[in-house]
Amino acid sequence: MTDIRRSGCPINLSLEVLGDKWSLLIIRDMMFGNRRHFRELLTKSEEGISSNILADRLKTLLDEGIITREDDPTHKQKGIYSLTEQGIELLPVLAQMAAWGYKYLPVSKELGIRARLLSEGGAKMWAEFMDELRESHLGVKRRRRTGPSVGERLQAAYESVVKAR
Amino acid sequence: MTDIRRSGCPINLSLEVLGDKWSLLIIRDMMFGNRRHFRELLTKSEEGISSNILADRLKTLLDEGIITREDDPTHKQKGIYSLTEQGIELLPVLAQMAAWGYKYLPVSKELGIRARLLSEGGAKMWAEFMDELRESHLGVKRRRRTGPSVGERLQAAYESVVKAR
DNA sequence: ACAACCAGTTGCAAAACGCAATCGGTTTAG
DNA sequence: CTAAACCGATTGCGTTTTGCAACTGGTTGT
Repeated sequence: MTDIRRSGCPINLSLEVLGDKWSLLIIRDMMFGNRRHFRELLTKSEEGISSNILADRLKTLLDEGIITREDDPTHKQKGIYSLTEQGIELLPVLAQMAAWGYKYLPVSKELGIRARLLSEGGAKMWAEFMDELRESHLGVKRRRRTGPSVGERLQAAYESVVKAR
Repeated sequence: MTDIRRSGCPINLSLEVLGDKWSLLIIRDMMFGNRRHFRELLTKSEEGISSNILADRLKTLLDEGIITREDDPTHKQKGIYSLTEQGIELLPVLAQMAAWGYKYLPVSKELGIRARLLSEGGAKMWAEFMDELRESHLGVKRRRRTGPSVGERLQAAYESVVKAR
């Protein structure tokens, strides 16, 4: 990974960390697909990342404080990757990117449904989803909610389209 | 540039177009720095892009319909690059990325001021700025406004910090 | 007519990427 | 107890992308 500092512009600095074809996809899978292990990220992603690239990006994301890694108590070799608050706050970036892609690029129906829901839900839904991520990744308790969570609603929408094929 | 289609996910498709270290910086300079010529983009950017990369990225952005190019009537060799509606609608992506970078990365004071203003201004300010871009890039007339434009306010804030050095 | 300027292009070396095979260790099934 | 499957990576290697510098053919200003 590059380690230069081309400029102190916030957009440039963000791109120096996340400006490649894989980093944000890994974060996407951790957020929306609940992938927490190396093997899950490796095999269950749509795009098929290779293991050396995945290892390299996870290392960078760790160094940058976007994710953390802890040992899985149920399996001596497994690590559990979690998003930090800094990582969770990338949700608005991903959401805007998803909304833009949904509007202008040839998105497949099944994979676009979540982007549409998230886009229509707006900042309020994003905040709620980020709270859910704080619970599942940071262990922050949140008060009981009635009805399905944002994560469940996104997942249900996705499955309803996939099954309809 | 790659031309493969790894998946139909909107985030992935967006990254296949914009997922590199330069494309969004070029769009940033067109949006916030009002750079409209090749030479301006080449020499007046903080980061120092090289001319072959710039030419390549401009070509891709043209192909993708994010920018357009027309001849400059005042100079037979100059081309004027403009953002399309699709390009203008990348503003929320850049704004979120700037906000995240401002919060978590070692942003310089002078270059961070615009990110702060834009972040604090929220979606309403973004919409207003996008309207200004529609006027300057698409020629869309908009009704008169009193007071300075968003673009002017961002520029003024930037200069006040730069001059204070 | 000459220097400066314009939008790129070319050649080449360095870095990043993508793929497949492999590693040492751990867990599970028989 | 043993063998197979699984685990998170690592290695080697060929391809692609990037970065740098020089350069091109043409235009503009003096």
